[in-house]
Amino acid sequence: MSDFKPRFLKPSDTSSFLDRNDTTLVESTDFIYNRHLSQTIQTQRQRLPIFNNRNHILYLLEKYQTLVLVGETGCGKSTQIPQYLIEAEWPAQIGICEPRRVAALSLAGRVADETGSLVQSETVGYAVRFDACTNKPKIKYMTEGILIREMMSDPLLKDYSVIMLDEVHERTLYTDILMGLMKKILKRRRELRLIVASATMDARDLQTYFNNTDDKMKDTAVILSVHGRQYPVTTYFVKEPIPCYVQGTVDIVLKINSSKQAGDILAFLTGQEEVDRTVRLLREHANSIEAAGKKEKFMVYPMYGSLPYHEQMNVFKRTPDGFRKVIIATNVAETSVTIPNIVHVIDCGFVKMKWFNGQTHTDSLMIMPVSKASAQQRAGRAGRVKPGHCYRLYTEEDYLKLPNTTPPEIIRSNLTYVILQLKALGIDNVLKFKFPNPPPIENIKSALEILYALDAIDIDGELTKPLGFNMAEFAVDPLYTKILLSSGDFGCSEEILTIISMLQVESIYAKPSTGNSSIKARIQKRNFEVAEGDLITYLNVFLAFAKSGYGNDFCHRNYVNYKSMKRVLEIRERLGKMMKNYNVPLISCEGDTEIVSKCLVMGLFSNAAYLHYSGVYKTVRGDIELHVHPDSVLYTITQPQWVVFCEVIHTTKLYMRDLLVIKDTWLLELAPHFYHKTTVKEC
DNA sequence: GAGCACTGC
Repeated sequence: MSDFKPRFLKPSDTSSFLDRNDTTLVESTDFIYNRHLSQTIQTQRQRLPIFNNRNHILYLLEKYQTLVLVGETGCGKSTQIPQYLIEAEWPAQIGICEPRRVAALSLAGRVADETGSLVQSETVGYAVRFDACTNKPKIKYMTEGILIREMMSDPLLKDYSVIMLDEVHERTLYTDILMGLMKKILKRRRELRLIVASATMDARDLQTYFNNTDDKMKDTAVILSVHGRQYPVTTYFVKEPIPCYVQGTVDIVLKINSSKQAGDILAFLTGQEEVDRTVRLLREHANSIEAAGKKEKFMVYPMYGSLPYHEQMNVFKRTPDGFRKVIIATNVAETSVTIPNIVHVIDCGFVKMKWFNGQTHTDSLMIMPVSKASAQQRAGRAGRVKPGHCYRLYTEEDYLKLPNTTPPEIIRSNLTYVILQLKALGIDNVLKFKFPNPPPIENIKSALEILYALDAIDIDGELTKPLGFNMAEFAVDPLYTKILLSSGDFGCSEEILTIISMLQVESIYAKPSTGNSSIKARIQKRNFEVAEGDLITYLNVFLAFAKSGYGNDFCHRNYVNYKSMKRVLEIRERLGKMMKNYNVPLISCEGDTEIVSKCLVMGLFSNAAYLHYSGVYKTVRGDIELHVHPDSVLYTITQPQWVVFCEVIHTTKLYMRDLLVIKDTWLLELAPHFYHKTTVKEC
């Protein structure tokens, strides 16, 4: 196997890899080595590829309402266009929406440098969750959710003259919602301008989508392409499909390593288990190469989201002289983390994706083929420092069959929170909302049912006052908001605040990947476990953390993730303030776990399961077979008769996560309406 | 016995 037929990309694809890269500037989350620090900032700005298009962009924005900008990584679109607009004296604010916090922060920092101003000044600022600018900067970088929030108080975005949606090709949940909302706003505010920045080939679709059909005389949307700065990347495909991409990755790494080609290697796989397995296999080879005293030595590092922080940092460290670096990563390395000095990329051609199923109300993690856009993005990771190579573990024929773009998140997501927010923005009939890609009707129906059961909407689908409106304003899942807003009446709001905050953060427990300490970690975790289940266990962990004085040493001793706990504190304080705003008294029930559990059922009642005599759990609605997730404290102890859960994830089986032990009588006592309710009229 | 990646005043 691993018989590669080298070939260049087709002309239509090569554009992204053409130009020489001699200045590396911040573009989105990508970092940053500036070889031309000695040059003036103005000279540096003028070297960017987008500079040649400066006047054309300004002209197009005079003439058209929507500019679809196809700009490849490194062209400077996210930092330069806002500055061009300010220089051309466009009035009011320029708002730029980014899918990730780090992108908003680093872009604001870069533009502050370039304009010789401070971040959070009158010129440049940013707004992300828990960290907003108070003034109104001329150029404002923000995360997507922030702009949606702002629409709630300012539906026509009157503070802005231009909105730029960045990284649209990623098609995040909020990108799609913002596109739908912007389409509406553009019709009502003809002087407003929208820039839709995408790295890929969906430009035509975007143009068609934003063209205002009321305006039959002329187009209101226009496309402009700007080339990026990348070294050429030579792409190779396998001649025949390969049976196993883990083995395939190992083989290619060894083959590159034994060839004369220098440079670090980055391989994309779909999940932690695959990454760990590949790392193990490759380390065996690396050890035997070293033991044999051969020259081609290399070091292998894993990279994935749930890896402890100090282990993640390994991928940025220099390897000792004479060692090549090999990084085996999940999709984190595609957009969120940029690993420097990569020359060879290996792409398995697959990605793990979450899909929500509205009929069963469950999420599934599925391994799917990547899109062409993704494959291109992965390949581009090889061309940042010098000409690179991308080895695709699939045939060219299969590549051509891939979809152009990743299936938008909105068609595969739980829509409860989205619909709540749309309704708060005055979109009464969600079915008529012009999504760029409409989500499946079952998912909308399922969301409306849950919202109705939670009392957030009435039988006509209207938001209830005040509960529904309050729920739309809280930045947590509606199920949890319901619990938070009920907790005052139950007299346990302090405890609930803690539990909900703990649920906002992944990986409370540190999970070392090495054998010895991973066993210790598991033993330590037992200390906090209680028979009432995971949610009360989280409460225990937090209380112990608080008692220790919120210290790092406590976390270290108990294998609790300190960074996560600090985030919990941050979120807890924020949510606490919001509770006060809604006049929910902050009181403690002083250890009465039954009160806390009952309050949790106020939101989780629809996620109830009972232990079937066959020994597995079944959902109360629908009798779907469920299992306790191995991470749950209930996995190792006698399984209780009745539970509610926060989440179901379908991997090898349907697993319930974050469980709470309940009594069946509570369901009828606390949610009598739910198990015999009718469906909402809108469906 | 199992854990794609983001995000929200």
